Amino acid sequence: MTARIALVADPDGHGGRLQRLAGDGSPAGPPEQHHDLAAAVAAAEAGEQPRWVWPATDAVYPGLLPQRVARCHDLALVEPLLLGQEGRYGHPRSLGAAWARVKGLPVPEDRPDSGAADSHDQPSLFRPDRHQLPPGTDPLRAVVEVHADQQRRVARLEHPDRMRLLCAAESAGALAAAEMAHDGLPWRADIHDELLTRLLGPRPPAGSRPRLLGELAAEVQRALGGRPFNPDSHAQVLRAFADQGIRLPSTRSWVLKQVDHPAAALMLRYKELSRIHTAHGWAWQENWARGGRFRPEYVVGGVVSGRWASRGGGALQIPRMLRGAVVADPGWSLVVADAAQLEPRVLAALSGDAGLARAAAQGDLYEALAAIAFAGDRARAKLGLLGAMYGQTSGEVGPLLTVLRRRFPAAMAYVEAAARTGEDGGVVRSHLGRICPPPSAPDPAGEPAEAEAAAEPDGDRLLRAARARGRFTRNFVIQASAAEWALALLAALRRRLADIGPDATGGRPHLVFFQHDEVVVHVPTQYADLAAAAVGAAAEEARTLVFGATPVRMPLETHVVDCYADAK
DNA sequence: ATCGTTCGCCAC
DNA sequence: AAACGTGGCGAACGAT
Repeated sequence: MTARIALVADPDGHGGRLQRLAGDGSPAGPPEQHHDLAAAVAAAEAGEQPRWVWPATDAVYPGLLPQRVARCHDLALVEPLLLGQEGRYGHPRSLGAAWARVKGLPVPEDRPDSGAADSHDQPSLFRPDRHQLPPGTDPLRAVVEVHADQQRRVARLEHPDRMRLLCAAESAGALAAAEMAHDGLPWRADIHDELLTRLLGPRPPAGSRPRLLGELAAEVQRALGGRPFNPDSHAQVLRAFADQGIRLPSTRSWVLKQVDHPAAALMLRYKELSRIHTAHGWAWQENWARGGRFRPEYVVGGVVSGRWASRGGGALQIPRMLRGAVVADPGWSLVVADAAQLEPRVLAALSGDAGLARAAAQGDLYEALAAIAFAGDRARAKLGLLGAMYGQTSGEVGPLLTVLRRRFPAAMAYVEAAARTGEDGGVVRSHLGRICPPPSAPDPAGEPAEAEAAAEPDGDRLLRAARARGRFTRNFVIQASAAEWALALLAALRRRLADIGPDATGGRPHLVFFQHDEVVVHVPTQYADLAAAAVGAAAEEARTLVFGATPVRMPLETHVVDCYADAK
């Protein structure tokens, strides 16, 4: 078993304390004070490569980088997983909160920025304890005891091995997230600028509208009678169309697409370009992509399903139109790999449906599905299966579901059972044991707008809410289990990449992007094929680790490219 | 002025 | 005419 070492960083400076742990989590030695924590960590990494047990990766690890560690146990990420299993979803997760629960003390609420690195704008004596521990509590002792408590709680679960895997994967994800934030995604400002200039016109003074955008706005106004209005204002756009006798329910693009008037197409183009300008234009570049790297902050476990969220810069929404700016450094390449039809494959593995598994044993699941049940019509096969996973009922999906129910009864029963559990107010869990939020949790999913709800009879509102909840739980079991596979892939890949290189200049492949079912590795070109092979091996490892023996394949589409835009 | 909400688009 | 799941984000706009 991998050795474990508890670690806390000193609030200021570079020091910290370590303590070796026995297999049951009890101390296996005295606390050790180190003045150079990164050096102490480096020494252990050069040798036994322990699993570091620490309060929160996003608080500790950035201070250690560029020194990397192989594995960790992130107490603040594991705690919510266990709380969910214990019917205490959403309870505070900080070290101090976990300690308080162990000791029977009042439990402190999480701070909004808990986990994030402390600002050093005031002396440590006057800052509240960053771990939320009571005054005078030894944080190292708290780490040791909370960790031992978590180990005991894992052992009590129905599937402790699955939860151990989930905790390890979640923690490894936190390491990868911190490393990616540290390294950044290669971003060529000059190419970004060219793309923007071609689409919008030359860069305008800050705060004013680019030339082509302004011209487009003027064209829309002319097409709608010539009266000036702000195309960014929904209300004014609706009024301008109404003045031409066109009453629109909203300014959504799918609405505009069905309007037979020249102004509609212009408006659509304006909205498209305006979004590029406001969300990913020059201001974005200055804020987020300086020095040739885009440095977003990933929020591990930030989505209830276990997917990552991001904070700042919209890391998980880089428009396809701008991916040409993501270019490998000279002498380097990008390995871009994304899972093909991950979620239906996960459904096949989860449900054990023989027919769907047969389709998922193929390279193109939808093609195989179409051959089995839809007379070769791939589009309808895809539509139907996506509808089944998202809970869609409207439109042409209904008859497709009937076919799916007949041909893939186990798969359909699986998602429909999850939906029923949700509609009845229950909770569902992912394959490894992540629990979905209970209906009473703050920020409930799918609640209709207040005004709308108020105008609706209670019965209808409750029914609508129950159905929304059913769609949520139906999708949760798949999305959350898919996220587990992706996390396991990320962890395995990260470990495999560490064995490649370095080249003559010390360059090694490293992860630079992760988005739900897709990874990007930046790699010295001489190692690109090795890195690509590592991605494939990691995917296979993840499949076996998470789902065990299953005929379902989870293949990746892998491309070695210079530029992200060339990967699809 | 500042804050919170709504709309609507981006990604998967 | 969006009852298809998860999010982030920015402009407009109304409330304070």
